[in-house]
This record gives sequence, structure tokens and C-alpha cells, in this order.
Amino acid sequence: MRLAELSARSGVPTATIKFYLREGLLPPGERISATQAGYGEEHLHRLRLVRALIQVGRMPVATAREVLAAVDDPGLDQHSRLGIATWALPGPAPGPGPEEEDDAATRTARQEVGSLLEHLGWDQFGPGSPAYETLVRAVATLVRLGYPCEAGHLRRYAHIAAQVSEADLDLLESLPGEVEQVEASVALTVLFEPVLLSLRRLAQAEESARRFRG
Amino acid sequence: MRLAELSARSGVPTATIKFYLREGLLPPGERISATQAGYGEEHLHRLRLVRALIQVGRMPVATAREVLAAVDDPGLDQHSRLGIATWALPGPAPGPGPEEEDDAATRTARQEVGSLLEHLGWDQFGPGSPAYETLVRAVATLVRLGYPCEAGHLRRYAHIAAQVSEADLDLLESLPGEVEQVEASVALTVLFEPVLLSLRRLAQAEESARRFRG
DNA sequence: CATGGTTGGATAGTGCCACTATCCGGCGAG
DNA sequence: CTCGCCGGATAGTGGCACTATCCAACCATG
Repeated sequence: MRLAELSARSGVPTATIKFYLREGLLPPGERISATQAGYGEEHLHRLRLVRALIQVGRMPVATAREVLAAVDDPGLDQHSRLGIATWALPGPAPGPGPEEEDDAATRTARQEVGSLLEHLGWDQFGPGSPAYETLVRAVATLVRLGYPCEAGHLRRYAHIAAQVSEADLDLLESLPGEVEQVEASVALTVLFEPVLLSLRRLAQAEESARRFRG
Repeated sequence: MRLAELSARSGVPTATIKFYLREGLLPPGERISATQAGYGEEHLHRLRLVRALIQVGRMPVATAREVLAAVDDPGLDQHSRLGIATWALPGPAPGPGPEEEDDAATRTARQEVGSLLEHLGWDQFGPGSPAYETLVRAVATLVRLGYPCEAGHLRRYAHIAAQVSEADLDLLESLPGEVEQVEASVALTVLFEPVLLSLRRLAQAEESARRFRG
């Protein structure tokens, strides 16, 4: 398959594919001659994954490169791979970098988050992990706006998150092959986020109608 | 309070506050003289909300303006206000506009999503609503990558989403005042997204450790 | 063999968007 | 008086995901 056909089958412009090749998101095609290269089905699949991560998952190009490098890395067991994937994924609020906020709200948030995770016994990822920091930032913002979000309130959401992760892992384990599972751990983590959030919005509308109308 | 103090108390640069005033995200201050204006606590609160929507919720400035206009709109009942807020919120994958994709994956996704929502009886928001379209896009992407996401698989996530929305509405109803609830419906919908997704990541790590190690 | 369209690679440019820097005249504290 | 701060208007910046252009090699066709 040539670049043009890869573009036609994926719907991605050739210029964009070249860009991804340059950025290392897509492995180079098999060299046919000095100025020609050929691509296979695996390139098509990877290209679709890249598009999904970037467009649906809103992942920055640089992050996608790191995540995909981890996916391709051999010699990692299932758990570390999922860990790497989860670690590298940017989450919903990457923020303007390590600006080390230390206001009252952030300190409160750290305390509530810490006590929540301690109570749940969730100690795989501690402070410093992206998910943890994102959580602290979000809770700090809620605190700053004056909304209740002590560990008690958060616990309810944590229990629900645990159910989601069970569904995630069930789905992951139902897939064949180990390589596929690694890729899937990334793809499913990212792509089920919009699914979950959209369903939440739809469910909110239903629940709101139930409570405020009929 | 002058602009400089508003800036100091919120941590937002004065230039940025001026920008928000220009964009209509923040109501103008009370005119003290021809070239002086004063701001109150409500401006501080609104400014924090704006920052939260834009930075934590990743909402485009234009969308934030619309959402806040709906929040300020009097003469809307609770349900419509939540509806407007939820409708205007952009969700995780706004996409490159109404490009009317109509490939096989999208058609499959529309069918699965339709049958899922029909089965659940969720008919508040049909096709055309942002949440619905976001869901279709995400499912289409999953289909394209070859992951299982029939209505059956999605139902499990939908049930979990329903639990989230119950928690959301419980929290909303626990707040005093009606104006506060309107603002809260926006703030909580947006700000609990990172909370939920971060908790999911943390829970995934725990669940993964439980299954693949111990 | 000529030749014209196509291919892959390199380089520079575009468009969007959330700010941000600068300038200007009016105000007000000392 | 006066000098620095205030608010408002205008234009510029930086980041990022592409995208347009150019070039020489390549291959199919006549």
C-alpha cells in the first residue's frame, strides 16, 4: 500500500500522514526504492489509533508518541504496560505545568484526596502521578468555588469509578492476544472517557426530568 | 474592589481579566467615574468559575460565554437550565464541526447508540444533541478500531453513568438557593468530569494490580 | 527512449485560540 | 502640581496541529 492509498482508506490527508511519520507516531513504511515506501494493514490500524488518541482523546502529539512508544516496548508485563499507559495519559486538565500551587484550597484538596485514597487503600499511584495531581487540581477548584467535596462526598464517586474500572478490565481480559491487550488498555482507557461522559450527560437529563418534572 | 485587587485575590493576571471583560465572560464593574470601575465579591466568584470552566473544564471561551449567559438568564425553570447547561457544554470531543461523516462505522455506531438509548428509555436528548453526537463519534471510533461496543457492552457503562447522575443530582439538591443550583449544575457537571476520570485511572491501577499480580 | 503524472521527503507557512504587551488619556494621593 | 496607577483599546505572542509548496526520484505509458 502506498501513502495515497493509506490516506484514502483512513480518510487522513497525506500531508497529515507525513506529519505523523515525521513525528514518530507512525513507523516508517517498508522501503521499496530510494524514494518509495510501502505500508501494510498494521500501518492503517496504527494510524486509526493515532487519530483516535489525538482527535477523540484530545491527546497532544508529543504525549501520543510517548504512549505509543510504551505500547511498542517489549519486555513489559501486563500490569506495567497498563501502568505506563495510564501514567502517560494526560487526563482532562494537564494544566500549565508544574507551577507548584500552594494556596489554601490546594492544601485542603491534597488532604481530602489523601484521606480518601488512604481510606480506600488505593496506593498504586501516590502523589506525583498525573491522575493524582489532576484529581487534586479538580478538587481544589471545587473547594475554591465553595462546593462540598470532602472525602465523604468523593467516596461515592470513587465507588462508581471502581465499577467502571471493573468493567474496563473485564472488557480488556475478554480480548485475545497479549499485544492486543496492551494496545487496548490505552485505547479503551482513552476512548471510553467520552463514552462515559456522554452517557453521564444523557443520564443527567433523564434524572433531572424525573426529579423536577414528573 | 479595583481590577488590581480582583487580580491579586483570584490569581488571574489583570490583562486576562480585561480580556474576559471584553469577551463578556465577566460582567462589567460598577462605574465609579469615567475611567474607574469597582468590582464586588460576585465578580470574584464569577471569575473563579470562568477560570474553572476554561482551564479545568477545557471549555472554549465562546462556549463559556454562552453557558454563562444561560446561567444568568432569568425565567427558566430548574430542568431547562440544567438542560441548557448540559446542551451547551462541549463534551470531550467537539470535532471539526458538522462534517456529516457517514461511513460504515458511524452508521453502526448510530444504530448501537440508538438501540441502547431506546432500551433504557432515555429520550430527553435525541440525535442532534451534543452528548448524543459525542457518544456516536466515540463509539464509531471504537468500532473502527475493532473493539466490541455493542449495545450490550455499553449498557453496563450506561448503568454506571446513571449512578453518577444520581450522585450529581443528590449533590445539586443538597445546595441551598435556586440561583446557586443553576450555577452549580454547570460547575458540577464540568468539574466532576476530571474527578471521575482521575478516580477511574486510580481505580484501574488498583484493579489491574489485583488481577495481574496478587 | 521520452515524458508526464505521481511519490516521498524537506521546509516553511497557516489558522486557531487563549492570552499578553503596549499605548493612551483620565484620576487621585501626596 | 505631578507622578504613578487605573481602565480601555489595539495589536502582538506563543503554542500547536496541521498544511501548502517545492524538489528530485520513480514508474507507467506511448
